[in-house]
Amino acid sequence: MELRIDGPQRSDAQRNRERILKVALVELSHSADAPLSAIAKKAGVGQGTFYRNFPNREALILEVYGHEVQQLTDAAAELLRTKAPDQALCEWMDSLARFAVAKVGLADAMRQTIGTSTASAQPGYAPVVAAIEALLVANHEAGTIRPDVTADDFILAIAGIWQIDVNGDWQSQAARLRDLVMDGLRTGAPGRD
Amino acid sequence: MELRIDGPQRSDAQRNRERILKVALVELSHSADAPLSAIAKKAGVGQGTFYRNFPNREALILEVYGHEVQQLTDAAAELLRTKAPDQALCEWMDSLARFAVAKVGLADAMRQTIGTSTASAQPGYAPVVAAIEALLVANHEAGTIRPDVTADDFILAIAGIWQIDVNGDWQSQAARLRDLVMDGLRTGAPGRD
DNA sequence: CGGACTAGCGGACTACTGTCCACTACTTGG
DNA sequence: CCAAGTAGTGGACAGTAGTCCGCTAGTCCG
Repeated sequence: MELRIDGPQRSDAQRNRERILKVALVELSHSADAPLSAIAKKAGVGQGTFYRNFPNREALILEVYGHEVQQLTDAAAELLRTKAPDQALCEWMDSLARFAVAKVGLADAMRQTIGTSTASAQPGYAPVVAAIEALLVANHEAGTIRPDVTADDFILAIAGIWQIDVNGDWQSQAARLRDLVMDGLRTGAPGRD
Repeated sequence: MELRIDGPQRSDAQRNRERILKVALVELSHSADAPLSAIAKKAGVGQGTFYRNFPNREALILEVYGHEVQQLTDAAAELLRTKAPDQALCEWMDSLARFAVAKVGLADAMRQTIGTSTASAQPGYAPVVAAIEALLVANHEAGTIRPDVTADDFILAIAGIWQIDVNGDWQSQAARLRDLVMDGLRTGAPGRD
């Protein structure tokens, strides 16, 4: 039986899903690589129920951090309202880096997610892409970055963010990556002609 | 018992290691996610022996492709001899992209390896870092790229290479990433003053 | 209310990774 | 050549991801 895509769920199913998410947040905060089976057990559901809701660890993590992701995408909109487009893009990359470092286990999930053709299918990932696209469009209109950059290009260019080690001076590493990418993006921008 | 680091191995140990590598090459070519236990079995060694030689899948893959990695690092030296430094760097990134796409499973291994603090400890990875450093040094001397870029920065900047999907038009994706990174690297180069 | 329909459940099961340790057999000194 | 010591073996074992399917119990229609 397939999970219903969006139609009304049975009441118990809805409860189960939420219970899993609640338990997962606690368990994953406690230890990023908590066994999924343990989460299922603590949530009081069987393996089958668990995996029908979250086909793999990445899917779970993306949903668990869904709220924080929301804040991140909101931040993009806010930055666009209050700052120059290129400044907004630059600062958003900083937020993203902080996010990547702060949410233990999320970076691994992102590494898995990016580049798979099913990436955009991941709920919780699509909003991020949308935020990136908004940032890029604003910059294109302002002529602050090269015209041919797509969201995919950008995601690939900042893939390194998900590789940064929390130990070590991640701040400067992230800043250097950000500067490099920004300079690359700015090269060939029509606004500079 | 620890595996001897470099001293003379017992003759049978040497044979085992080579047999594993030979079998692994065949099996991994056949299917990139062949079970390690199956490789051990086909090589006629126990799990213990297998894992003492290759602590995890990534280590095995890195060694299996060791020969090809050698060619890649050789190519860097050759390019440096025959081309302008920035041209060499650019073309080497192309080689790297082709490499990433061609060797199924290698990209996954690299994603795992990069960013771990033990990265340079991986035999078979260190030569790549050395090659990158050589390319960067040549460019620094020629003043063709910004002076502050380290090998780590570069590796982070091209992390996207290991995310590129073999399906889809990886060629143009790689080219766009390469151009973006190259432009980023060139920005602020002293030679441009 | 009650029965039929089926979405959804849950846990047994398979497959794989990686660890551990009692044993085997290569080596070396006498 | 033999014996002692130990490098190295190998497979049993433990733990986890993910699948499968018979059963349970919400839901809905009469």
